[in-house]
Amino acid sequence: MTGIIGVVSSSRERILDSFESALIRAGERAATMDAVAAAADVSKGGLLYHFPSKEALVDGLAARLRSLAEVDREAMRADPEGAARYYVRTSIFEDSALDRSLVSMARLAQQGHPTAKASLAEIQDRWLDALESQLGNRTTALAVKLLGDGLYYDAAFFASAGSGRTSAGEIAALLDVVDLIVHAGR
Amino acid sequence: MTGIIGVVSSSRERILDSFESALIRAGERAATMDAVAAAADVSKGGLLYHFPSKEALVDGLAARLRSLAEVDREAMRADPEGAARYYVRTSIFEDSALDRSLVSMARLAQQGHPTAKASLAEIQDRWLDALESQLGNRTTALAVKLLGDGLYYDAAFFASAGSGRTSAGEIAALLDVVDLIVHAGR
DNA sequence: TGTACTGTACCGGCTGGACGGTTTACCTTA
DNA sequence: TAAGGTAAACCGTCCAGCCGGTACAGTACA
Repeated sequence: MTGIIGVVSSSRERILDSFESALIRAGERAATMDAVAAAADVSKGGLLYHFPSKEALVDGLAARLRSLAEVDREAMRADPEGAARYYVRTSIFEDSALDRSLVSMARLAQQGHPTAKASLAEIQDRWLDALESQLGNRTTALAVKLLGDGLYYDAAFFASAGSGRTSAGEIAALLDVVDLIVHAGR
Repeated sequence: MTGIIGVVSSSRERILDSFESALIRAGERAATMDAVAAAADVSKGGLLYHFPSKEALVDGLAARLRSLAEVDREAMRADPEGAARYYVRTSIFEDSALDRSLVSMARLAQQGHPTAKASLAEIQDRWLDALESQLGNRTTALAVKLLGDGLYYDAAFFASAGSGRTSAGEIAALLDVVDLIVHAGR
């Protein structure tokens, strides 16, 4: 099956998407090879053709995450409102491609998966460096990053548990706090 | 076996401790009934005597966490440096009893465990309320809490991955930022 | 005697992975 | 242009092993 009318998404990408979905919705334990294959509308053999092992699946996700994070850092650098506001603003889980990859990887890291841990640690460091280089202050960069991280993790944890946890109004108010921190750090 | 020289800890508590350790060190998947029993130096039958199912084990952990969190909130209210500083200061993962219970529960929540999710959500809300009631400002409370949460989650994720991630000096600097936020919010 | 276990044996269900086959797309060659 | 060939992409099934949980007979101690 190479697609009916144009190859919208390759099997490989669809498998990765399904892997992410399973991880996000129900955690690592539910993201079994069978479940991923079924969700991607591919047989188990087909899945194993593209990713010969579960570790390969994680590697595939790590590669995808790395490239998405790189794009995001570039967008952060170029954002007219500044990197700090950008980071916090985009720390609300919005189900973007990056969000999904990031949360998926976090789920794996929580299970002690070494590849996932290393992948996340690397990305976190680069984000902090990017913030620091624009804000010109390590502490300010750290404070902004932690604030965004708190927001992000809370959302990732409690997605579909408590209702919408952080409202738009609260975010706007938080961005004022960010301005305050950034201003003071200059 | 009721202890060799004095019953320092009951089997029940030791089982809960082992459950936490397994969750923290290697994630939910590694925290099997067999592994927990072995680590607690109790037979599987003995474990099932105290906790008839894995769900019961989670319930036991939730109860422990609830009481530890309550004690902590009281300490936060009474802290001479104020609740905000207290919250951020104690957000560095230090392997305290509360830290261990909290991270354990977070691991379970990440796997989509409903009891764990509900337990954490409740505790988070209470912490935020406690901060708000002392700081007198929802946004300030939220900003402080998110900053602490970011710190906490980063530590919980990358414990034993990157070296010591946040230094004492950085924490001191962050506490200045906290003062800034709290002051501005008044 | 009851409480708090130990130890062993067992079971159904699920998991990652191996493996042998099959379909599909495209490329040669006459 | 029809026949033949090849390799990538995929299917479906089987298996060893692990997991949570059951069952139960025995034991140490207060």
